[in-house]
Amino acid sequence: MKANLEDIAREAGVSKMTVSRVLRGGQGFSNETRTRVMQVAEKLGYVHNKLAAAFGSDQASTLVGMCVPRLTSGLFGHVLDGVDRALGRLGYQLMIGANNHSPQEEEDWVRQVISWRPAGLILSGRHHTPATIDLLRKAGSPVVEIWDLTTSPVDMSVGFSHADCGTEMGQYLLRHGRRRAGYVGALARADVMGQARRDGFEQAFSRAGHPMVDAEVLHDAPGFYAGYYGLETLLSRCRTLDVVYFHNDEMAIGGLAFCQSRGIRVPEDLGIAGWGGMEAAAILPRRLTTTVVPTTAIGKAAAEALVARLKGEHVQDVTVVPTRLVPGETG
Amino acid sequence: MKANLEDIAREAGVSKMTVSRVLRGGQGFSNETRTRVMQVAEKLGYVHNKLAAAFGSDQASTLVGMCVPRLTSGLFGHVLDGVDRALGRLGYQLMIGANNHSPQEEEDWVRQVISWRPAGLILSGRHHTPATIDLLRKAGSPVVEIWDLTTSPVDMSVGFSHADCGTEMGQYLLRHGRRRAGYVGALARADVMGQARRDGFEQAFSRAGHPMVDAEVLHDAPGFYAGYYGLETLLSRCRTLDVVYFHNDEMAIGGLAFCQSRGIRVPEDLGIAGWGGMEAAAILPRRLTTTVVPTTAIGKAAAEALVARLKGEHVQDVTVVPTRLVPGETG
DNA sequence: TACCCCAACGTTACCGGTAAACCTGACAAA
DNA sequence: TTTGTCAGGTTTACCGGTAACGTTGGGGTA
Repeated sequence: MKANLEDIAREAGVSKMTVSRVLRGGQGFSNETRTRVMQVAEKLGYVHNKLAAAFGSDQASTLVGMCVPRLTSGLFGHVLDGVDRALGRLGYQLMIGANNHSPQEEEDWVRQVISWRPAGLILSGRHHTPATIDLLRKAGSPVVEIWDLTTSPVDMSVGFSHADCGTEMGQYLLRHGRRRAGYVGALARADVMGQARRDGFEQAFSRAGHPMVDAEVLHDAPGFYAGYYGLETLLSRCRTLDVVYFHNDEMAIGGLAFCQSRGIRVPEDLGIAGWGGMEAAAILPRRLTTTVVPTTAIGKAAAEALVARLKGEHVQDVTVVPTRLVPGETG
Repeated sequence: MKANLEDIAREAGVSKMTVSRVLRGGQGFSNETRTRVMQVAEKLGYVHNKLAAAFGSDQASTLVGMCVPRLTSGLFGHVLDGVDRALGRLGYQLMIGANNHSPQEEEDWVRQVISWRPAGLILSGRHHTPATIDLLRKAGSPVVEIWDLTTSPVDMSVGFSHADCGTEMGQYLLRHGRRRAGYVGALARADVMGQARRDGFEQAFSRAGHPMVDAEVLHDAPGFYAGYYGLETLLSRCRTLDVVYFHNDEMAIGGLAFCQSRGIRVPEDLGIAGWGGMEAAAILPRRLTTTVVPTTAIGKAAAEALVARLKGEHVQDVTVVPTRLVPGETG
């Protein structure tokens, strides 16, 4: 049914090896031979078998594994897109997985993916189980950790510092006269990166002599609803806040919606700040004060670092992709 | 460096085949042998080689390919999530790609993925190039077409009818007194499914004797900005519309934002209807009238259909996953 | 006692590519 | 004429699993 190199070789009157060389665009055959082989391959509907190729020689795998925290995250959709575009152009295939912010699930995923002997791996975050790190080192293939920058990566790292995002936003809001800050987040234990932003934010206020007043962290997906009800809860406990920092833009927009429904004026009565740079945040009633993350650029940079390493080029271990605080009309 | 079955076999004093059987949890060995083999495997840090396994026997591949229109789409993020959860639990790996609404790009992707001899494929939409269909048939592996229902699938189909979505929304708006309808879309040529919704919508109004007045289709990503400016353009051409149907919720929210900025009252002056069921749409200032698509359920159903087929169970060719028109406060 | 059967293994062939080494004839230079 | 070189091939071995089948020894049964 399915043709293989040998079928083509027989039909074209050459050896298997010659067919292999022709189809991979190598050298060592005449033009005449090439056209004949190509025609036969076309005629028989030959489809290259990467399984056999990758298995037979350990150089040829074009598989790249990538693990993100959640596939439903709008931000990671863009990162995936950046990676896919950069890799796809070069003939690599992307194998994906989600770890739901759990290092243990990440380890399970890595174990699965390693068994396909991928050319490289892209992981999100810098917290991995010891077993994961052991697997990665033994596998020997290049690894890029993205999103959360680390100065001592397993191999390579592309991203930014979440703590700095929080600090920068805290300092910005302090400069604009905010003194009584609150925080609304979600998935406290799970999302270490959101926690890092919160820590950076708190630190900025503490150092300025205005420690953060209160925080509300829901055990829920960090979406619009969580932002809406999180702010409701927070304000019911503490009416004197003058600014609230949200885990991300979706939640901040939920918070904005809550303010609107209760007649709380933004930014006069309450400042609102998000994080992430959702497209929606830029056009909604009031432009949201937030930190824009260059998601696609991170994906692209990660893919390019991986490919460069695969080609044996020198790659710097740590690539910083800067975020940008965008002052809006809400804080 | 890396241990293989033979290394384990030597160390444990058994044959390669026995090790293989033990590690796959089969039969034909004593308990004593099993513990010994397991210990040695653990000690040597053995990692199963799926490449070799899938290559050696054509039964064993646990690779599933999935192609979506755009990785940045919020809706498809949820579909991916549904697929990944259902497949991951069963030990399958997901290989993804994006076709940017282009059958040609889809064909290129299928060609790449087929060369990995995947256990199955999940494609989005029902429009494929003849070469794609040919490849799929030759490959012989199960194929699920999702999102856009077809009555004559290549193999299996899971989804709903986009035309019906449009028709249903048209009829709903007609029942609520709307007579002069407009449409704002994006990526006209590329997105055949959006076009189907528009066609269904137009037909509903035509049949009722109130043909659609005007439409604006931007050659841009179907996001907030496109909705905002698309509505601006449409209304500048035609001030007497009493309802506008948008390509999707993101665009509808952009349209809402435009109305708010110009003091156009919704729904009194103008009705707004979207499609898709973004979480944001449900909580924003006014709850958006839209069609909610059960994204995760579609992903789950597709994965389950695929797995059932792989297990040789009988699977119905076409699975309808119903959408739900949600009346909001905007139309 | 002879025979069969079965658990618990071992042997062999094979999947479809690729790397590496080898071959061959034509032509040029010594 | 001999030798070297090179284009244009061919041959062989091998990757690491798995399927299919062969083997062996001990116990039950006729």
